[in-house]
Amino acid sequence: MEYNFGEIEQKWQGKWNESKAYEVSNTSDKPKYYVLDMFPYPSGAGLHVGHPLGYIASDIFSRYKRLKGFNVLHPMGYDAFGLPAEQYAIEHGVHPAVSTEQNIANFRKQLDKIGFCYDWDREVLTCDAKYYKWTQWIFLQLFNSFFNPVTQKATPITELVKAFEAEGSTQIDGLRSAVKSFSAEEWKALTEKEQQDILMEFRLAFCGYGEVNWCEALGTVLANDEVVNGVSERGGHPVEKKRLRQWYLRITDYADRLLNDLQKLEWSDAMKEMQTNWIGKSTGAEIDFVVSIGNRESIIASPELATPDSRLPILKVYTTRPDTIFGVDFMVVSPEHELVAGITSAAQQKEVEDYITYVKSRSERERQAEKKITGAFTGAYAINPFDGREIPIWISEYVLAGYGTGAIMAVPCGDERDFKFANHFNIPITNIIGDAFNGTEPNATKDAKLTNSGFLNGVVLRDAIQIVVDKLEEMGIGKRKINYRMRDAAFSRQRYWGEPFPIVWKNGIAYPLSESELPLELPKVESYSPGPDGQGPLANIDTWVEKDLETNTMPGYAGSSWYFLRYMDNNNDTEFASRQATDYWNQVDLYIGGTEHAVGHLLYSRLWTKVLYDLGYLGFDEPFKKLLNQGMITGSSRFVYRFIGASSKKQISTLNESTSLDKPATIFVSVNIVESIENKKFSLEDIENLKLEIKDKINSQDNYFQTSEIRSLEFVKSHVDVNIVDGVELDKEQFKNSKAEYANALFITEEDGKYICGVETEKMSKSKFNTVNPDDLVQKFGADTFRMYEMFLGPIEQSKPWDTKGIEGVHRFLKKLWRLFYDEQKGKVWNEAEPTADELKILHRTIKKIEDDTERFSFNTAVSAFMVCVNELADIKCHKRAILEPILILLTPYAPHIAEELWHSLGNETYIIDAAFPTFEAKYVVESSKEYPVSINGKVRTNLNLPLDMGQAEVEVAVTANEIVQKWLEGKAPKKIIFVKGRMINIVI
RNA sequence: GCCCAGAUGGCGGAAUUGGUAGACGCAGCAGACUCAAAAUCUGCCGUUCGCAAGGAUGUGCAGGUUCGAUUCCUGUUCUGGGCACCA
Repeated sequence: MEYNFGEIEQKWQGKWNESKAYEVSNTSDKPKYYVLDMFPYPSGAGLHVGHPLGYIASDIFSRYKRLKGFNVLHPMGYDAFGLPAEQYAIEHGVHPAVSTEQNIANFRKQLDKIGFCYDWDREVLTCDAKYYKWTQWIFLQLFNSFFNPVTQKATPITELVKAFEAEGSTQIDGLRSAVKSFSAEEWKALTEKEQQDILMEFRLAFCGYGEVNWCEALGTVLANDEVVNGVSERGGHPVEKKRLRQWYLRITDYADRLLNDLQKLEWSDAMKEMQTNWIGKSTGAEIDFVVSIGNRESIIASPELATPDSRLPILKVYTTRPDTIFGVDFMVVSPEHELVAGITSAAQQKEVEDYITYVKSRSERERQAEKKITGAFTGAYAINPFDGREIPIWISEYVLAGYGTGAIMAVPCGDERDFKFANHFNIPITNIIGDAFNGTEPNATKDAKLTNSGFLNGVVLRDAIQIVVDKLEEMGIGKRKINYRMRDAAFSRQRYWGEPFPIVWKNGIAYPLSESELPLELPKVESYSPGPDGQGPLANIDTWVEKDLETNTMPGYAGSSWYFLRYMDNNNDTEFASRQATDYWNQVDLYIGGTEHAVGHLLYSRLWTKVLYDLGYLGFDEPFKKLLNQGMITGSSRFVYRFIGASSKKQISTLNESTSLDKPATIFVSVNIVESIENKKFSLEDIENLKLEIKDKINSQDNYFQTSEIRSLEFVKSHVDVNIVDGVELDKEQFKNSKAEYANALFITEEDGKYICGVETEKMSKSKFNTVNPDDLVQKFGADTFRMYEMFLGPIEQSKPWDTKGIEGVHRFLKKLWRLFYDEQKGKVWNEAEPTADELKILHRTIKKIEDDTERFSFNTAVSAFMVCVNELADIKCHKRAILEPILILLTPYAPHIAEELWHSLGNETYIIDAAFPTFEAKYVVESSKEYPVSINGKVRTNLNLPLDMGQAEVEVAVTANEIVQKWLEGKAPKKIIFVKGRMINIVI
């Protein structure tokens, strides 16, 4: 009887499914455990081998916890709203709901083959109206709440209205620059629109204006991903910034809680650090500088820019280093800053305008990543309030409008970027830190003593911070300020395939729908194209617009911000989930997913959970207790290099012009040759020979064109399907058959005639032709082999390139395990004999190792421990049930099908998943002696077997008596003998 | 540019707390079984010097701490992920 994995896996998957072996109840005597995967976006490309990595890990842990006696919730669903489905709809006219459904069916088929223990009755689908009814409901909670500055909690906005009616604005004075103080009477006298505008400043979901990537030619807003070098990825049309009405979530109000509560979480330090940096809390000061000159006419023309007394504009900067105020040599203002037009002098007008035009075409990312120093002088000066010095005001792309006040004071002697800027534009540098600044590189120290700093001379920088801020506050031109790098989260998209907002607009006021009107269903549309003026496709629907409904839809992360709650009670029609269910399951105990969600999804989910907690709908305020980040399985891409350097071409006269004109030569050059040219390793002669070779090849391609001259050796690199490359060697025949345009390809190969491809490690993606489909592997080796191999690849948290080659080894292991139970000739070989001490030692060592490794998510070493165990049992020909049966239970999380099959072969009637995890007993593995490594000066020279209970004195005697040690000692006495019990011995000579 | 992570044989990786570097697997080499193949089994397998015994060297690179460093510290290079409308 041989290991027929195909039959076994199909049989048990069927039985588990029929008998609902993985159904989970919301009531149980057992302790609960919630294991969650980051649910997938069901893309049209299907599952690739990267997806299951985390799912297998979570499946192993779920099964392990169940064997350990827990009631385990392990659900799965789909993040089904998103841009790709909409894009597909625009291109192919297929409704996103249809393509999404097909993709989900495909995903499910693929997932099922791997044998996961999901409770599919709890499946959630974010694009299902039954689900997004509650997404809309939560949005209404956000809309109808504000962050109470006293309690630091989300509170119904009606409370704020009551406060305004009773005492005016006292509770919120100073919180929003757009809201001036008012009394209760003044509040009551305001129109409804004026009142609602004020309330909008406090709602947790609010409407405002923001800049987007606007592509006029496509008539749509583009994601940063879709913009490449300032033009649209599709079509290469110009993209510029456009101001649009947008919904936002007021996540900045929660910044402190999101930051502080990180310490409650069992997340990696790296992950916490990324969130901390994203929130970017800094303490510093806002300082007002008077602007002295510039375009005076324009200042007079816009008097609101000027302070009443000076009639001059004020430049407000944010700095974390007010102590360096005497070292300010210039100001940098973001090019879109409101002051720029007003302060620019006539002489600088053109330069500034040109610079702003340049910046408009640049993405935020490009602006920050730019190495080249760019900027323009406005012609205006700010006045240093302490010494009256005139400070030139510049604009530069690296200062972003959205952070701080959009203006910084630059101190070149203490800041790298300021220093480079000053050098580039020849701005004189003031040294305020004495010897700590050597003139060639800036020094950001806080420990030096100030010089050239007026009343601060001799004060240590660190101490000067308080002094300066106190003084600024006293003078009324500055104040302490806590700043966050994080901005409020943009929460609307001008798209079709997302949740509609339950909002009606009347006279410029947003009115929420009532709960009874939910779900507000996404209407059918004729076309998925954008609406007029940058509005979404919903603006094209007359019936929608007539009702004054909001035409934006929610972003992808709306549905994914709370899905983990819905799994707990997914069929509830009256609540998003009952309090009884959320109280029982509580936090997700283990959340497994990629680091790519470090700041987006994980931060939004934390926010939503906190708001629901504040409003009393949940009993916990952090969603994910423990987070495990699986590394990305990267694809190993292969490249071919096509020659494009033939500049002069001569048509073969017999060919029809129109067919031959644009057809380039299809000559591919092997990577080593391309690299030799690029690294200038080729001699002139080599290059001439290569040119001749290429010319000959081109002229031999009789269907194309001939050339008389090769001017330059240039190549275009393109992806080639990894499946037609053996290692790095291209299968030339398969390559020619892969695309019509390659049919006549010719190759410049290495000396041995092989065409070698370039190799790069990248994210796995269909467009890079580097995906590997799990179905083929499951078909060929079985789900158990596939599961164990994915785990065996390396540490779960590490990203690693996929390579199918090693899968045979894991498959051999399972076959070897099988042979402990069944022999091909003899059939059943397992027996009921009593185990020996050696056999028990192997068993209990394995129990300990598997338990420890599983607990610390070291699945790769667990797999190798199974291999070691089976190798040892095979070596001593152990076929005893007493040893093998517990090993099957250990193996269940990793290879559930083969474990179940053999478990039943041994005569068991129940599922193995309902067995109890074996208990480790230390008495079987105790050792009495140890083979100590003996080092001389840190280098191991010999081994010495000594009893484990031997102490330092006895060990020293034993060691110095050793022949090899004596040889190395050369008669000298050791200076010192270091003995670590149970570890090693080191002799220092 | 900024934030985070990683780097160990031909390859994936192991070394859990500073204590024998290379477990386990792949590939390769040699052999057994077989008419043959598959499957299976046995042995070898970092580099280098040496017939061998044995020695030297070796965890991206350069330093440092230590009796002892893949592990800790400083600097540096390269690779991967993220950077706010992909999910």
